[in-house]
Amino acid sequence: MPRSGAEARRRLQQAALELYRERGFDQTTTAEIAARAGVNERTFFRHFPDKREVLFDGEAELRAALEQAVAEAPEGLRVLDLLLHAFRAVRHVIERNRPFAEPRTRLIAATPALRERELAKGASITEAVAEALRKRGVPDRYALLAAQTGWAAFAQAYTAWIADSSRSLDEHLLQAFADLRALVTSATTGDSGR
Amino acid sequence: MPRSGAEARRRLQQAALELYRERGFDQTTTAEIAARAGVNERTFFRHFPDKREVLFDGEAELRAALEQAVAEAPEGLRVLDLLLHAFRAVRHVIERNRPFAEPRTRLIAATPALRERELAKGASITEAVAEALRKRGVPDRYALLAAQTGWAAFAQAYTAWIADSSRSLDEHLLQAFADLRALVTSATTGDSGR
DNA sequence: GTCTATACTGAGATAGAC
DNA sequence: GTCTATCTCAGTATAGAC
Repeated sequence: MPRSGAEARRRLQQAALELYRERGFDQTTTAEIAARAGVNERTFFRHFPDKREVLFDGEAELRAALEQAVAEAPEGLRVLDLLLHAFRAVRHVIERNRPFAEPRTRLIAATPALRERELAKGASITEAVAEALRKRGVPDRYALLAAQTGWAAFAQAYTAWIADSSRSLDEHLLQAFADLRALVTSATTGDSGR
Repeated sequence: MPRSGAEARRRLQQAALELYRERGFDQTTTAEIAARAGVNERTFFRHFPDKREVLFDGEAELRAALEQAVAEAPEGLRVLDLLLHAFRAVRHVIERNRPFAEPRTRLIAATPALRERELAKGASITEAVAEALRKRGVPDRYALLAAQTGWAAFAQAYTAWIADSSRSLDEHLLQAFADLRALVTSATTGDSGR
């Protein structure tokens, strides 16, 4: 059994996802996860601060990629176009683990404790994006609002992509940001959409 | 000792807010809260499912008020104007407990576990608002996006109101929704805002 | 790697409101 | 008497301290 650390970490994530799906998050103990991964229970908490965090490993990478993408986006764009550009630039970070994404997403949606953690991760990324916007000269008052609005559009695109993989994440992103613009500028109550 | 239930509940909330502020959320035990409220520890868990929930009692009321306000808003408005109308209609529900709001907000902002719960409450309200919009004929694709965008504007107004009570919540709402519109339609990178 | 505090659960007993 | 709020007792699992 390799002691490499990274290996154990991956096995813990795999075991946790399996067990949470098999018997539910609440009905799974950290001891069971550790046992299936072939490590001591204490090792679980050395790798992950709590039972939820084991499912949210990619967050730091996505946040860093987004911060960079915002910093490097072309000048002169409207703020939301800049954000669309940034999300498109990092789409490969998300597309990479599509096979994991679907079962994970369904599990999170069905488990309030995990949904809370997911929202916290989204808020954390959103704040980082807002800060990156400020560094580009976007006024304080707009920065957080823009980041949250853009994140909502991204979340819509992501959900649509999980449900319909016949179109690419990129296409779903373009659609969601177009929806957002239509929403603010023209959609009136009772419109049936396009 | 009154057996009324509602009395004990209020004392538990009061005691919890005090203790969380005095020594921090993590450093406060449910036994201490119960002791200060003059009830058994088990009674705490009868009123509140967990240690966080004791600070989020008003959520159901706000959600119900918003659902009704969305349902009763005038026809023919653009979706975001309808939401602005709805938020303005329920502002008294929020303004009512201003004295509580400030210390509570600071505590939540400083406590990750409470921040997570607050985000979950926001998501829950947002989904209810989205459903109310669908019932008014707003297309599925717009409903959740609109609700989330509107909620972000509301959150911005709320934060501004807590920080600057010299202007009313209503004024802050008008400002935040105006910012939102400016953001989508015109603000470009490097703009210094108005 | 061991030990411990405490958040939370469940079942059953008690006490007050009606 | 019923009904419901509360209390007592006995546990388990997470997470943190050492």
